[in-house]
Amino acid sequence: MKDQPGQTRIQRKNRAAILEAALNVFSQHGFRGATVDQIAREAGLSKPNLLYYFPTKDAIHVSLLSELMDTWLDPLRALDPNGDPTDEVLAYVRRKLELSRDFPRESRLFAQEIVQGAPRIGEALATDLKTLVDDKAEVIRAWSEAGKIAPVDPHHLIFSIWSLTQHYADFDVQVRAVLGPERDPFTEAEGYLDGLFRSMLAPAP
Amino acid sequence: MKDQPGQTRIQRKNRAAILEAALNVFSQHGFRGATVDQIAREAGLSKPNLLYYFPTKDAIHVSLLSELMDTWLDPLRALDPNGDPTDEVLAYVRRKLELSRDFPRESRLFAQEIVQGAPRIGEALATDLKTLVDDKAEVIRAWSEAGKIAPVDPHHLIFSIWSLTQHYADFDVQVRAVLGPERDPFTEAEGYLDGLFRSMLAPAP
DNA sequence: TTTCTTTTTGACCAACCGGTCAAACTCACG
DNA sequence: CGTGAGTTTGACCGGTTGGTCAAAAAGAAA
Repeated sequence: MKDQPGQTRIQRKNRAAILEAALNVFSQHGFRGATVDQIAREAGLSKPNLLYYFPTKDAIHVSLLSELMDTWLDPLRALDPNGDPTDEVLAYVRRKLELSRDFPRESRLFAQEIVQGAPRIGEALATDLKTLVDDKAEVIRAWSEAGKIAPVDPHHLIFSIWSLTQHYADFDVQVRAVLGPERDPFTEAEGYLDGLFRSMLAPAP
Repeated sequence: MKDQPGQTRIQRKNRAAILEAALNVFSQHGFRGATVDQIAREAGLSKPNLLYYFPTKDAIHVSLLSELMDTWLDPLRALDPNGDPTDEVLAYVRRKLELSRDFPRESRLFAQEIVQGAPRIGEALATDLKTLVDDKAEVIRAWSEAGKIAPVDPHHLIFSIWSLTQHYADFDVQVRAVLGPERDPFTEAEGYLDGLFRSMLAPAP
């Protein structure tokens, strides 16, 4: 009954606890701002015990980021070239907004890495990410060309989807401070973003 | 010929050099990630010499942030209730994008502070910022009501302007990695964002 | 139980950090 | 020039940090 080869029950449990704790601390204080001791305490372990599972603080961070990259791009991968153009884009926006709502710590972790110049995942941006985006941009370009959606730059369209959805996770404090305690940012954002992209993508009559 | 009272020529020069260096380091590594030594070296001073001008590392950071807040909100303050609605909003977008292009370090400094929960300027968000935004949101709401622009939530409209323009500064590495070295993000963004907001704000016929 | 492996920990270390301080140096100005 | 205020620095300090290590404790298998 060994799920992962070479992984004991205790190893699985502790590794998961460490990554969960590290996500909390890293996303709130950044890499340098986080201390191994803090992560260990939050994971219910002693510092040397944590270093038994991950060789360095860096290794934890890299492990989090690489695991994150995949799930973060899943919604874009799901964009179906054979679906209805407007529906596909709007569904992508919705899925991306849900990701921001349900995984804000992951979003902030990613944001901090990029803002600081992507020192740890810069390579993946110019290869894996660019490949995927170029691929989907071509799909969108074809939709534009066929008159199914308004003519827009596909790359900037994707940027604007990232920007608008992640904003509600990354700048959560600011958004809530401005809206006040009575309003729910994510619920409102869903309707607003739907309207925004719908009007921009509406093909010329 | 004393510009600032109680400030010698050397004081002015060194204070400016320190703030300039601190902006570089803080925006790239965050508060905790920056070291006083690093800022001092980049400013061409020794560490104790730097501490002669600013009592603590924290004081430098606060000085930067408070100076930034003002200039950062100037474009929104300039939104004229008596101007043409569409022109005013589009001009705001353009000014905000220029700010991102010309002061990307400032944008990233601000972004890091917010992402980390705004521990140093959180108070100002719920007071000064909210007041200004609520004020301008009311102007926009009136424009919508009068049928001069399409009906949109004014607060989220402002959020989307912040989000879309700052994205090109804060996520510069990612944007350039995806677009490739031949394309210029900011030039393209100007046209794209103009089209985006124009189509969203176009009043129903 | 015994034996072997996996897990946990207290003590420790070298490097680094923000900040202090007294002494030395530099500069403007009479 | 002299003199006093403004400026710079090397040496230093207490606390923190990422990481090591040997040895103890806990599990697993027989």
